[in-house]
Amino acid sequence: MTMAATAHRSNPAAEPRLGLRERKKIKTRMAIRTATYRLVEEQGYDATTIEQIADAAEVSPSTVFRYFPTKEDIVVTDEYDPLLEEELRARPEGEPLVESLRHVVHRAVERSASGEYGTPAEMRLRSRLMVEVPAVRARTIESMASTGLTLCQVVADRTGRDPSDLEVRVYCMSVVAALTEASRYWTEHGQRGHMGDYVQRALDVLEHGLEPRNSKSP
Amino acid sequence: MTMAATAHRSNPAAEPRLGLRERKKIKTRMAIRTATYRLVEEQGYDATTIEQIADAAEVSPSTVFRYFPTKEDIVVTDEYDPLLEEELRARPEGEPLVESLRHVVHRAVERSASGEYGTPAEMRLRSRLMVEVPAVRARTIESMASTGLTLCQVVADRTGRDPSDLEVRVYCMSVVAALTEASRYWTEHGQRGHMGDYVQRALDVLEHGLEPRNSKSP
DNA sequence: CCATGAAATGAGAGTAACTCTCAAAAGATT
DNA sequence: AATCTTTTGAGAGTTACTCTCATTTCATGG
Repeated sequence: MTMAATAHRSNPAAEPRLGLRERKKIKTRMAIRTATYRLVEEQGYDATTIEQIADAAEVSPSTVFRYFPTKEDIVVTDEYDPLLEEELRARPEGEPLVESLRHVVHRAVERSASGEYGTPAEMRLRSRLMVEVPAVRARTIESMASTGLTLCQVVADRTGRDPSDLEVRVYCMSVVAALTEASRYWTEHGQRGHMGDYVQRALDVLEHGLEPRNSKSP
Repeated sequence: MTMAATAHRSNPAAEPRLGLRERKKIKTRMAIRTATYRLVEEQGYDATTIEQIADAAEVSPSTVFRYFPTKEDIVVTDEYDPLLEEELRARPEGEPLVESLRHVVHRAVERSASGEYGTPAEMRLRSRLMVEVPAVRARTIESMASTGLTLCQVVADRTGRDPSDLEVRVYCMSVVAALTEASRYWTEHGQRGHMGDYVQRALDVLEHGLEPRNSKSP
């Protein structure tokens, strides 16, 4: 919302658009996240307390909770749904839905891998936590559901249906489930190979169902 | 697992198969659940504490936690995955997967509506909580994911694939997502009509995708 | 540059969901 | 009836999270 991404591209003096306050908030947010990733890497998720995180980020526990409603959110939260929506809407009118999804998701995966959203190590840890820690996993799925609702909007506009239509909802949620499963699969297999490939295969299943073809594994 | 269902059908003396201990455990479990449903109905989920539940069920808080690992589990937990698996496997060999699912899910919905798993009022409350209370919702999805894994086994056997195959996983998880969404839709619309109908429509979407047909809503 | 207002922070007290431990109670067994 | 095993209750402890209020820190208009 506050377009944090623009901040780190500017030379120090040229863009004092954001007041000191806003800049500090962004810094604090990052400090909390960074501290969390470091501590969790060292000690594990459950063993890391909010107090430790607060100490490491040099803020008070109160402040941690002001920035993130729950401990899980420190790891899970992202704010890229608007971006996804924007890119989806930018796809050509006539293009089949699945095709659009392929493109958009492909780009999202690329950006994620390129370190735009955090260091690669952090992203990997994040993925692992989303699979391994029940609380984080649960929060992730909630977050994905909200992404699904965003998707509903776009799909509804495209197909001329109502966004609250059962069919639209089911379709979008199955898309989200497919993507989630692809990511999970990738993580469960040591995060080897490109996640994008798994995503494409997942979308294949959505498109064509489960064809009883070859019976091989990864 | 302990086939609780058989207990209440037997006349008192004829089937003392289960020792007093087992019978008591079943009773305690039910007492906790019943108390929870009653209190939650009256006060809401968040306002109901474990202590209150323990009091109402006439056990200690410790005992509540022994029976249910989390508060959400009191509401969410069921043990019908094995039943689902069994019924799925009982379907004829050649039958298309989606068709089998239709039958099995249809029967499950019927049984659920007939009060076999709890009073109708309890079932309705349960559904509402699974939609409305974030924590319960999250736990529900986790539980659905484990149902998805069960489904994977069956699907894998049917299609001659590996149960950990990405395609199988994606397919099963999208099935589960579709069913979840149908249930959610039903609840969000005041639980009017038969949930079975929504489920069938959800499976239609899985089978045929989102056809840009009519643009009407419920 | 300072005074005033607004927003962010920190400190502290409080709640409730869990966890662990240990001793007492109750059912099972011989 | 005596012993062994399982279940239970009591209590203390941890931690995520909430609320309140005083203090600090930034923004702003004069």
